[in-house]
Amino acid sequence: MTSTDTEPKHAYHHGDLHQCLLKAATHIIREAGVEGLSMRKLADRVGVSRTAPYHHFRDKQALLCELALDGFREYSRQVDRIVADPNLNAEQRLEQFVRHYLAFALDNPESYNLMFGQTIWKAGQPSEQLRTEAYAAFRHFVELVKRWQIEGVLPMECESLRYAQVAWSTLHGLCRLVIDGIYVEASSIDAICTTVLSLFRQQLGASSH
Amino acid sequence: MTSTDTEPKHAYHHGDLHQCLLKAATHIIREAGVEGLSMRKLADRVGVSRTAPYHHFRDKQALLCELALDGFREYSRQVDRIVADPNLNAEQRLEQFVRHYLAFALDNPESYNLMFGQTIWKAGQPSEQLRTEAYAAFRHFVELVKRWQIEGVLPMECESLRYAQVAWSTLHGLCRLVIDGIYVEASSIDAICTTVLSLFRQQLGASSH
DNA sequence: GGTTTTATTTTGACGGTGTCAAGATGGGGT
DNA sequence: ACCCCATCTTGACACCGTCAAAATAAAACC
Repeated sequence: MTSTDTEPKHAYHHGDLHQCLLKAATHIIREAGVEGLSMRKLADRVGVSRTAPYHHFRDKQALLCELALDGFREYSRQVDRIVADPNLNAEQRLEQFVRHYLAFALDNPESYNLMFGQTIWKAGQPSEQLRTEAYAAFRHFVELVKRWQIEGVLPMECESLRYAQVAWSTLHGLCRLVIDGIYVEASSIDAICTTVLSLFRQQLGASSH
Repeated sequence: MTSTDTEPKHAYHHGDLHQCLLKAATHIIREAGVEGLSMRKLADRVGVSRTAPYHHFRDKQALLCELALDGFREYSRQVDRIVADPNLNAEQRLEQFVRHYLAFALDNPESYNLMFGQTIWKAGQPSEQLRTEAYAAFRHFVELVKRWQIEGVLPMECESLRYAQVAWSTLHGLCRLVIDGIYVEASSIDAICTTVLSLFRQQLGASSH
């Protein structure tokens, strides 16, 4: 409505502070982790007063929710790229999904924390939008599982939803262990992914007499 | 040396503040979660000044480490009870382990968070003692896996360590998803455990032609 | 028993946090 | 030119973790 040219929205005093804050927050988190992000430092970084951000985000949680939302959008984009790749067969798509899930989490651990960590989900409740996006990501995974079952690369005997819950648990748990530095070193994730895939496809005990 | 009677240790002004602080901290966490625990409130609760705890714990992290240590000790006790139970065969022990792992995490989510969460492992580094205890718990699990493999309830084809890493990932991820309220509801964990066990034992695709 | 040493605790302070209430500011619509 | 209202700032409050130095009390020694 009020836009003059390429400006996406209102540009009163600053010029789309909202987006600018999100961008700065991303930078700070990339440099110092989520723990290193404070509303005051964020405001400082952008060059506004400490409480200016509160006119664009109800509170810190709301800001983090939007960052998590960005994470989910990037995640979806990456998954879509794999699913839509015509050069891959079912088995390869499954493998690529597993390896990319790990890679995504390990490449952007802070983003992954926001998307699936307690910071947002446990204490403060996630925004409706975030909840929707996150649930959509899982539903999409259930659909993928269903397709993989039909295509014969995952066992048919298990209900897709159940299987998806268990498989996601495995992937999520592995990411958490690696990111947090418990029990699993980052150097062995490639080999572990292979084992995970064998487990998923039920091909571990194939040679039993 | 200096003990007079049943007093476990020095009882200068207060009488073993160290232990008293740990106890109070446990209570606070049980009531308000780890986020609800502050050194100042803790001191208040016990009736000492704000900085008194700092003569018994280097900092807040050190206190949390000891709490996590308590958690590991309780965990080990529960696992030992299952492993030592003479009424259970190998298969039952495996099932009991899985179900008790979940139950332990869901019954004491705050303790589980301390034991395996980022609070201690990511940012602040865990105490040497905690690292040792945590690693011992995992090594014990690897031994259990090895035994289950020999006893024929887990597939032999996978190296015990690898298998243990993947299996622990599944259990840990499932706990995280349930505790944090993402994707998996607490009401369905019984059924999910069953699926997890089938997956672990590679009995999902048993009926393939 | 009196004195010194040592362990324990307190008071005060510093810099940091999230966020609320009230006032200043300045561009857009009339 | 005016007013309105979105935007931003200033000030304040209640927390937080933790350090330095002083105060206190118990233990150890002569």
